Amino acid sequence: VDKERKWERVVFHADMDSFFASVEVATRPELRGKPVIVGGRPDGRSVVSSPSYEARKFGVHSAMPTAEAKRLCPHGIFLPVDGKKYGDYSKRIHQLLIEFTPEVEPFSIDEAFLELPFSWRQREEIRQAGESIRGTIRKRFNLAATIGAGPNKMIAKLASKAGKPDGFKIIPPEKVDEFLLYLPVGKLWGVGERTRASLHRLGLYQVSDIRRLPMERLNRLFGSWGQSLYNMAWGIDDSPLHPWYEDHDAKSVGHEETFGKDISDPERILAHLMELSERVAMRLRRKNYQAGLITVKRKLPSMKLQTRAQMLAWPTQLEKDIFDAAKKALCKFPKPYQAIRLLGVSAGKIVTEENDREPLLMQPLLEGEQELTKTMDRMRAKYGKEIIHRARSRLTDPEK
DNA sequence: TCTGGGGTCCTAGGACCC
DNA sequence: TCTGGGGTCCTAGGACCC
Repeated sequence: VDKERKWERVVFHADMDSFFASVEVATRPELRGKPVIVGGRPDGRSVVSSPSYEARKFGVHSAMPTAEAKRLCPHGIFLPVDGKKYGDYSKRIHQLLIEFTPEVEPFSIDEAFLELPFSWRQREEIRQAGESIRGTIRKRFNLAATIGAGPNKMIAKLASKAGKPDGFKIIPPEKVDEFLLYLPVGKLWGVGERTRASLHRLGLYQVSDIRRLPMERLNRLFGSWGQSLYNMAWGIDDSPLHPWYEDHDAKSVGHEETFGKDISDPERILAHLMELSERVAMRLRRKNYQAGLITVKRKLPSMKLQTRAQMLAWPTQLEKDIFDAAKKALCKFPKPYQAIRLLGVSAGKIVTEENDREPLLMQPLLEGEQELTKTMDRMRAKYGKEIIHRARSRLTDPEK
């Protein structure tokens, strides 16, 4: 029989199972078997980041408001998000994957793609490689990972989703069609709620329905997205692996904060703006990035999101410059100091080299800020991040 | 006391230039 | 003597992902 659609590439997608919750269980064994819910406070304006599988049984899922999770699972163990801890685990897990093959693309805090050497194409080699990776992750970190294997990244990612939890699913080239045809369109990469709804309106519910449409029709309906839909429906994905050693720079760096209660006092809004500017600036300096554009985001009590941007005279990594630009951007909003539930500051147009810092607008560079910032950074390195702040940022909370 | 925080990419409309 | 056209950049908003 002709099963000769051969493996041309072997791609793995490794995806940690309820990563944040599992890390908490791994560091606190008494939590094992309990409904752990990592996210914001259950009494605050927040959502679930990562529920353990025990919590999922109650209907809790990520992105659900924590207040709702509390109703569904009143005895759940609610833990705050410990980003640093998960980041450390993530780095060590990515390191471990690199021990298997250098062709690793860290894709998110809890996911990575791997491309196996071309010679490893036998069914048994693929199976052993996957089980070996899963076993090592379990042994070294006491964490469960699911691996999906396929002839390209898209199929590997769909396979890991289908294999969850704690599984290993291989979709060989000759099984791709069988796997894709009855897949609901909403499972495809990049098809969220809105796109799924428009696909449904067109009578397209499963991948096989998309296949019935010619590429031109999809292009007309969805623009450049149509091409991706067409390719995904037919299992086509030529996107290469972007290995870790070709590390790429971020395009933007931002922070945002949702307040426990809406705020409208101008002094407090500016204080939060300064605090967010400080945090953005510190991260820029740690990576030695310079930003040329500052964007301020706010969310009104109605949940409406708005953004305003301000170009900088020169790319900068100084909080004074970032705050000044953020304040200018803020003042572009209608009623800049009306009540808001969220405020965010983001730095974009990032450059990395000193010699890219050509003037963007005509404006004098502030003397003294460089020296002041260096001194503040030295103090923070010696005594900790909280040792010194801009006075303005201390007014965020009347208590402070 | 429903609806986070960190990102990326795409698009439509307007400004601006030649 | 009604109001070109093409290209590019910027802005704001929105969809999506984990």
